[in-house]
Amino acid sequence: MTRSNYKGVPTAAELQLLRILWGIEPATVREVHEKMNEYNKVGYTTVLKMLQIMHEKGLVARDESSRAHIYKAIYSEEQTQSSLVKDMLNKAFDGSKSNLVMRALGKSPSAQELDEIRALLDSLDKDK
Amino acid sequence: MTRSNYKGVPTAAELQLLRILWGIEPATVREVHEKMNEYNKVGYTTVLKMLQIMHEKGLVARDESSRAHIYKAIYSEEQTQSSLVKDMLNKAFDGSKSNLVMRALGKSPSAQELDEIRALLDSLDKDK
DNA sequence: TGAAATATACGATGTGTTTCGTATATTAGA
DNA sequence: TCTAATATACGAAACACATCGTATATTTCA
Repeated sequence: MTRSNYKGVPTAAELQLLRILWGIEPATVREVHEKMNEYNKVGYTTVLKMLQIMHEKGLVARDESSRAHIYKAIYSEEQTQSSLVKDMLNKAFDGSKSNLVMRALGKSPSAQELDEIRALLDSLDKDK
Repeated sequence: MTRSNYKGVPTAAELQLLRILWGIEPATVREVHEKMNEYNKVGYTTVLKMLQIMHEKGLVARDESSRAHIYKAIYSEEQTQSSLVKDMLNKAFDGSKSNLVMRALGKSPSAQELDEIRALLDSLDKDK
């Protein structure tokens, strides 16, 4: 199977690996696998295979110059989060950002959360 | 296959059907299929099968008292959106709502979006 | 009343995801 | 040096998702 023209957002398992990678990259399969097993027991070759597929999909870069290949994410956590949100916005919110924010906050957001978001809105205003 | 202990969020195709259902429910397979084909050409039995599976999963209710079964969503659009957001919050944002809001707004939200969200924050304050 | 229309049930296929075992190559150390 | 450790590659299994064809039952109406 070729995956050179893959588009789309990372799957759940891929995202779990990416989050580990963002924390420790650049990293070998061994390092990712060790970190992975702190949260989720899974075999070494599973992590290897996933990273290989993610490489085929263009989700991670691979340095093959030493025997143990060294991986890093191609897209930052921020970029990936943006892609995921945009995808959800289209699929479930008809593109309405304020509706998404409403669902994210729910019925009883904490005062801290409200403060953080107000600060965010203010900083966006200042940009103009 | 039984799906009585299914948990989790609807898939992309399921969500598309749910969005149609929320608009016209209660509805027969025929009605859902017709609406579906305004957006996405897909066979009648595909829609039927999907609704059957969604019924097994507990995503839709089915009235079988007439020959043409009548379907409606079990969870409202609001409830489903909340589930989806919570799922994404856990999988990609470490639970941080303000980070999610930040990614949703992106670099250049419109003035209208900002206004809507400010109004939302104000209304949440008033509840206290 | 019998053929056409319309309904559900069921099985099957193609694809993608997630998992791992085995084969094989390379490196390191006793 | 030669065995143990460690690496990647590859294939395949188990599963879920998405799609549809065919079988069969029921209803409608000319």
